Amino acid sequence: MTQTPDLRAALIDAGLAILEERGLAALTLRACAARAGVSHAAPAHHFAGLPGLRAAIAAIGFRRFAAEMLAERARAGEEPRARLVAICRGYLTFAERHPGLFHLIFNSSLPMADDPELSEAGDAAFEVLREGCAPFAPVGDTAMSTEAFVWSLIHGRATLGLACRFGEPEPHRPEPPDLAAMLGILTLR
Amino acid sequence: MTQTPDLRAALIDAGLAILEERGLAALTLRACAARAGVSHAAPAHHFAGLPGLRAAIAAIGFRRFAAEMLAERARAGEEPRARLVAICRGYLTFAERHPGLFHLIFNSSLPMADDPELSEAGDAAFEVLREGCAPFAPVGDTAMSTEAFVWSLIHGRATLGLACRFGEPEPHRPEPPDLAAMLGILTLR
DNA sequence: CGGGCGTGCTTGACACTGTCAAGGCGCTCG
DNA sequence: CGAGCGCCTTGACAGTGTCAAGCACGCCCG
Repeated sequence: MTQTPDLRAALIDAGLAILEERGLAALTLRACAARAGVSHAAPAHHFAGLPGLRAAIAAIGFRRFAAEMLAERARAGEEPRARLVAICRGYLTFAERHPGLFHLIFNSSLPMADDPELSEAGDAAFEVLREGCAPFAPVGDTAMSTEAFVWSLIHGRATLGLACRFGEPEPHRPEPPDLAAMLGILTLR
Repeated sequence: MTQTPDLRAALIDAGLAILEERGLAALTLRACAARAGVSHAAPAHHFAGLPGLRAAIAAIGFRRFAAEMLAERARAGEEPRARLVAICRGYLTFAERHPGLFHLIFNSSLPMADDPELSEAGDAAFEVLREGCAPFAPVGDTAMSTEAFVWSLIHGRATLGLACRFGEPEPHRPEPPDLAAMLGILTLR
């Protein structure tokens, strides 16, 4: 390649590739620069240091995350429970298939407040889950919000699934069908 | 201090202090060494590099984590639901009060398999939760285990609480009482 | 048409990290 | 008394993020 038309986008692409191939720890300013074929300090001119690069990549990650949930939902028909189950399946699928991105997004202490683009992407992803929960009544006796309940449940499942500490030694498919059981306790409004 | 009686323990203490004061990113071989008053390479002789030091500290963390849950349980009387709610309160309290340790334990890709001491400490902590779940029936229609459900729920709540992304702007106490609501759906066997 | 000048990237340096090799000190045991 | 070994130090190296300085190209304006 003779010239880089948009180095910023190229650096983000390089970062996404590194994240998929070698995980969050390998996501480095210099590694992105090398993969994009530029000098080691080039990324600093497009992002505010490493935190900025991570924030930019995380914003893309949130968009892909939301897209995964929406794609599952689109195949689920119109029934509210089937839609919510599909959304949660998308949540878990994304975490399993893109562990690097998932880690970056959720437990790498992103500067959400400082980056409007990032926080908007995060809100958009959350909105998918929220919308899926809307048809259901609050859970339990008090007025705990349904989305807080479902989000905690599914996020815990995804996180612990990545940490690989779920009872059994694993048949490599840690049984996603428990989704229906998990959400079976919800009742429509 | 004239001499270090047990440098290994001193290094772990230094690491715990750094973790509390400055978080997981500041937990460094050299920082621990400096805090313990020894040369920068001393930790490498007591632990297998940085992963080894983190594993040793994480093992202590798991023990404290279990102790926190047990302490709450001890104040809860004998009723099974009150005991489980107390255990979960201990889980959340630990995550809130020791975010550095919690991060180290759960999302820093610990080498669980390589370290018997570490994995035993982790199992012991899990056992507290498991025992608290034993009196309850599986949730939902299928045979999803109660502890997987409760663990996912409470771990997701703790993790998302740390990531500070729960709806409201926060009155600094993100309302732990929803615990009773969360667990209200469980039924005794 | 030409000169200033600013954006975008490079180069080079610095402090910091983990890791390793070599060495020294002191204790214990033969 | 001397040899050996455990524990720690010293020094070096590659890698990291970050910053200052500088180069080079293209644009604008006279």
